[in-house]
Amino acid sequence: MSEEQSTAGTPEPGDVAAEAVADRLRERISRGELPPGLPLRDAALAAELGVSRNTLREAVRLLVHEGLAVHRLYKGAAVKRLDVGDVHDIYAARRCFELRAVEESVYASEEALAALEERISAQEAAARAGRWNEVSTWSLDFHRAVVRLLGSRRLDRFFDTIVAQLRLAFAEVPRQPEFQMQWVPRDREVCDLLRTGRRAEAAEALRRYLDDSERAVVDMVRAAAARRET
Amino acid sequence: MSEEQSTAGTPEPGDVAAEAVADRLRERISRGELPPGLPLRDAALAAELGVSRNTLREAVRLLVHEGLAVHRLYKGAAVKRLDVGDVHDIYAARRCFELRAVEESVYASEEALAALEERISAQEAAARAGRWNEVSTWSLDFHRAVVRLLGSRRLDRFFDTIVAQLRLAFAEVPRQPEFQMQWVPRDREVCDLLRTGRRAEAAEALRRYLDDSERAVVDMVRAAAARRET
DNA sequence: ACCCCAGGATTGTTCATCAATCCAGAGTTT
DNA sequence: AAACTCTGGATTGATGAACAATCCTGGGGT
Repeated sequence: MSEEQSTAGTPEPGDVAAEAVADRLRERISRGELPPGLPLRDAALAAELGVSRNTLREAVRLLVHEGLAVHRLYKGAAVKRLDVGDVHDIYAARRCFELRAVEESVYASEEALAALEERISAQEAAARAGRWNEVSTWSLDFHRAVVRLLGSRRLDRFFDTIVAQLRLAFAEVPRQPEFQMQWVPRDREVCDLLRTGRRAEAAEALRRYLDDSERAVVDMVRAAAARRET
Repeated sequence: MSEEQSTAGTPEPGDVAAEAVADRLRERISRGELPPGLPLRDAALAAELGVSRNTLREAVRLLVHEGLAVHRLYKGAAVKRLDVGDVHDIYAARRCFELRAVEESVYASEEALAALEERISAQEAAARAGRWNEVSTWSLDFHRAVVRLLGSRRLDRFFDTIVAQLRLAFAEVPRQPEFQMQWVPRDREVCDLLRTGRRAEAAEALRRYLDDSERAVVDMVRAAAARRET
């Protein structure tokens, strides 16, 4: 009855309500609009999104399945809060995907490589313009394009869930432009090595990138936990 | 009306109905009890499993999310039927996981390697005893143990969904003991090379295994499609 | 300060209902 | 007889209301 669901007016032909709702919630979580730890009260959310409680609960269950929310019996769901173990786990998965993709990039098509360059250019442009959240989005998009070199839809979709979970770490700390800044040339380096066919060097650069990035994200998670203590 | 739901009496403390139902359906699909292509009519299934239509629909949506079922608007869900493209996709993912796991096995713990041997022994024992479906189960379990070397829960869970999808191919063709037979020594070879630390050779053996296995599964899918034509 | 517990709030699940869509089969046309 | 159309039942997609189980907060008693 609320007039809110006008936004829901994306008919998404062939799509069903629960998945459309899941998409919208996923989007909000990724933006940090629904921060980690926030309880997802179904009555309230259902009203807000203009769907029934049943439909909303289906959507939330999908998010739990994807690792974006956690669920405890009779306590409901809440946006997932990453711990250090999760970060290690996530980066183990990233190494598996991305390093393999780089090593196997011999079979990569010309368009696939062009897609890499495109994302790096966009990232650099956003950095020059000072649009920092766009920077991290393009960076993650670059890494998705890397994984796409492997040529498996299933891997791509799984990597999407990994990326979404990674964003949970960013959602807990205040935005720091100079922090985003440092990764731009690192992505560029990997991209150039890849495009010139120097696979071993690209893999090595990417490995260093992932190691450093993992440390940074662990620090973010620790900082968020410390902040929560106080 | 049926007294069937007595089987549902696994309270699974802390678990919720939808996920318990999803587990049971997943199990049935993997056994081939619900063969590929079978429509999942919610009213009927809900009655059979002793849950409400709503709960069943949530469970089915999870299966769709996992790739075990497909969904078309106003036509409901049906058990997924693999095509050749799916098989290639699945094996691309397997190569990514398993080959990387073998290459990184330097960091593997002693127990993890012991787990490999355990599964191969069980597989061989089952083969000698002529329990053929057990053979394929132990084989897949061996490959799961390989992936576990990477040390990422998330990867393990994703690989589980890949394995479940792979079983869809087996569910469509009649059981052929001599077919299962041929893979036993191949798994053994990979296991021994791994345990003696010859990683490069293990990777090569595994690569050949995956290539041959992929061809075999593609043939199975093609045969199933041909059989359906007639 | 500590314990107890009552009752409201939230969750988990079911049920009944309704519109939209599909589908098989009866009837019609050629 | 083959092709076409239409209709009534079945199924799906989604909703809202119900109810038991559990949680949680805050008041009362010690």
